[in-house]
Amino acid sequence: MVVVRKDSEESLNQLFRALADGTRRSILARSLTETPSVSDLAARYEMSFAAVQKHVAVLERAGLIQKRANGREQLVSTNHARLQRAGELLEYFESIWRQRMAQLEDVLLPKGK
Amino acid sequence: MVVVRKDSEESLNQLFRALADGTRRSILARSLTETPSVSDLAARYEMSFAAVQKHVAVLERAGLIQKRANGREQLVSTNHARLQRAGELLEYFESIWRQRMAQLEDVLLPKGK
DNA sequence: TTAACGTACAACCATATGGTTGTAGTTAGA
DNA sequence: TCTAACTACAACCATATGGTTGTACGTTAA
Repeated sequence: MVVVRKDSEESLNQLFRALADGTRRSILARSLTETPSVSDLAARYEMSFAAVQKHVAVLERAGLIQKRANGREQLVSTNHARLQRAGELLEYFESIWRQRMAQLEDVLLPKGK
Repeated sequence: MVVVRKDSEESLNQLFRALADGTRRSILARSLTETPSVSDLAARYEMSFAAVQKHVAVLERAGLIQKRANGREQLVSTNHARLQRAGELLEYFESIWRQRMAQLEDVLLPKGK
């Protein structure tokens, strides 16, 4: 049986919406292999510091990343558990799909061997 | 090696944004197990027919569902391959995460056995 | 101590999103 | 044939989103 932990609709909305932007997916990918500061990140994109800061905030609200202060810097790292949540929902959808396909086979193929 | 097929940024944006709405996730789930008409779907939600029609259009543009005409009805069914795409990207992220964890182990644990 | 750095946040703008109502075109059925 | 059902789409509205610039404040280093 597939277990899908409960999550508020709003929380799932935020999760998928956070992933629906190329800059944010890029920030997320970077924070997966490094622990950059917000200005490290900002230096990599052709937009203002404030814009990158907002993207980081969206990822943080969605629970995909955390920040931790290090002097005047804020270091960004990913929250893998949260990332898995999106994956789990999609796996759940896929399991439903497979069930349906299995049922169709029952209908379309002769019973028994 | 994890294979992530190329997809335009915009296409991925549409895919995740389409999933970032509870009504649309519900429509998608329903279309996974049935092949409802647009008005079948509309009857299930507390919003206008036009609003549901718009949600269906968003899912269709994202490639997550298709419609096929049946007389005056439009029957909605899911495109599983497209749904898998979102899952693959998340799996890719997860593989990067696992690589990083493996590298950390190399650093934190003594070499050799 | 002072200047530069890193961050936070407000105010603003253009456009996108999610909803509505209304109009019109097809198809099915009495 | 005429009417009801199903769909499409335009016009409109409020709010959210993604960007900007400007200001303020704590921290670091010279």
